Amino acid sequence: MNVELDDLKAFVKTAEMRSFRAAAETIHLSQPALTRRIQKLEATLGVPLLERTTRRIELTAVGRDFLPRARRLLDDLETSLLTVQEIAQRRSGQVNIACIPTAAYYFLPDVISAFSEAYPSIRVRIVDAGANEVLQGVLNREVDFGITLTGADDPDVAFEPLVEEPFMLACRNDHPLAEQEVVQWEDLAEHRFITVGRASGNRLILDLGLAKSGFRPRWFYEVQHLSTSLGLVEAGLGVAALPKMSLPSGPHPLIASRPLVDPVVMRTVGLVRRPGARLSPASERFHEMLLTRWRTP
Amino acid sequence: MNVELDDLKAFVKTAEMRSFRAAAETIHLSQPALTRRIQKLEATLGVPLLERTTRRIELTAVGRDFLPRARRLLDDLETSLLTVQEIAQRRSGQVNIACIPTAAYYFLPDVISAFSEAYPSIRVRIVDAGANEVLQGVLNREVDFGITLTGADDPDVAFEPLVEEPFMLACRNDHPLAEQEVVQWEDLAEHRFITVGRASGNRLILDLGLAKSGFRPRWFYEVQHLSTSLGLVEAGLGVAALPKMSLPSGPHPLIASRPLVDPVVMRTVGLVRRPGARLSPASERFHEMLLTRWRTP
DNA sequence: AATGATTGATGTGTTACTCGCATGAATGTT
DNA sequence: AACATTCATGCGAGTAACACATCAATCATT
Repeated sequence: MNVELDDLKAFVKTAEMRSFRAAAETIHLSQPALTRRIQKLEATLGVPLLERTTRRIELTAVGRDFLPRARRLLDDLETSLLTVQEIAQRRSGQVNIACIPTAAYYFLPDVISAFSEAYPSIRVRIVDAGANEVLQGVLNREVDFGITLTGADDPDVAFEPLVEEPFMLACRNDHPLAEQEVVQWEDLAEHRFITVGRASGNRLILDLGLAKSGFRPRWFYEVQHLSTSLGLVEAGLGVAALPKMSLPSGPHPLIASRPLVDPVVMRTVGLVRRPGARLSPASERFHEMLLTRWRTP
Repeated sequence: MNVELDDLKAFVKTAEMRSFRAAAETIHLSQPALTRRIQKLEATLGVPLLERTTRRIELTAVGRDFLPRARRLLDDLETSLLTVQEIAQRRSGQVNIACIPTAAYYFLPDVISAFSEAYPSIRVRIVDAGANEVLQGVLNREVDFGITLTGADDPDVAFEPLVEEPFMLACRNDHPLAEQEVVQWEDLAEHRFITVGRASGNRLILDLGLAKSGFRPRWFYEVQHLSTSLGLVEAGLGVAALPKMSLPSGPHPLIASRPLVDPVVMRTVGLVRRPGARLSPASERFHEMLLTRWRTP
């Protein structure tokens, strides 16, 4: 049934204006072209919709039935198209990313500053989540891309490394281990160790890294987030192994950082996105800026 | 916004089948032609709807939003087109006319018989109504055309006369007036006269016809329909002036008919239709058959 | 890792369709 | 009867949509 939207528009406008000539003018068509459109619609339907002479136009019974339906169809289409374009525009005016907390404050501030300076009207929405949640968010297209750990990846996403860093010891300045320049993992055996839960990507990496050495630290405290670990260390409740980027970078009144060796456990943080994902230009640009600023050479 | 229905169909089918090639085959298009349609839709909306590689097709976020809307639009259009065609087909399979009662049984039986023999599947629907209702029915397109009186016409309808006939006296066989071969209107003055209401077309014609003679019958009974008049005459309650076609055509055990003169009041019954009205072929044919069978030479 | 089958995208030429212009016939109005 | 205006038709021009040929990309298989 080869009906076209322009046919419906011609019919609706003609029925409303009661004039082929006037309707044609309104929709920027010549009168013969409009007449042909109406004739084509009537031929396709197999029934006249309008009764007309050179001086008078009226709807047929079928035309009267069809007119509100045609109007509704055209209205619904216009609404749909406008809605879709609004969604698209809203999406293209916003960057959505998911990020593990330890990386958010390390990677993003500089790049966000530069990005917002270049694109003042583009908003950046950061979903702060664990490594697995970041991955799910990307897979489910809830966000454009993510910043997460190597271990938490998936065959259906592409990983682009940004930074590789070691886990280090975090303890209070007045802790006995703070007197050593370098701490070995086995040195921790005699101290209360604060760890993160099994669901954490960091925990997975640590477990895998330590498996080779035969040493298994005895966890005394288990928390959900690394940032809570740091809080407990500061409170003097124990020591923790934390990624370097989550530690204070300079001298700290309470917290000391020491290299953890034998083994040195490394983690890689990078960008994950779905291959072939068509990001908005803004998201593509932000993604590029992150790579440019942070990519490991 | 130059979106076309074929664009929507291409998009919906491709999203459902997850294959350009397969979708193209289904809607009888080549794969490049379908690809171009999808590209045109995406260009018009200014946003991609599908992410695709040569081996994998998925909806974008905007595409996922748009797909149910596009489906609904196409479904609504198809429903509308089928409904319109069904109405048109039903109308073209049926003749609808309105007819004053006195004429229905006089004009229609023969023509209906001939018509139904020629067109066995076409149904004929007769709306039995007063002269004014017949006219309204035609003007409001509730019926295709009507059979009514001259007096009940309108500048917007065309009248084609079928039969011109006189009003005659109807009385019981044993009534004194039955003894006269011809009755004059003034003879009715001494007898109870049964008339029809002022809303009746017949009443209007009678009033106008008698106005010239100066004689005004004194109504003793007033009824709504002529057929009721005949019933009261038969019951011996009085006499009535009725159109010839509504009287028994041969000898009747109870009812006598006599010419009414001085004046002779005539009425014309004919077809009314809207000029330029596009009737279905069946209605046109029936209309023609009525004219052929009954038209006054 | 190499190879092959398959698919979406692009270039190109052809065809069909839509358009505007010119004009005719019909229709109300004066 | 004459005139102005409108809908319908004939016709030529231009454009859009199509299929075909082909390329590049992508997975699956070996």
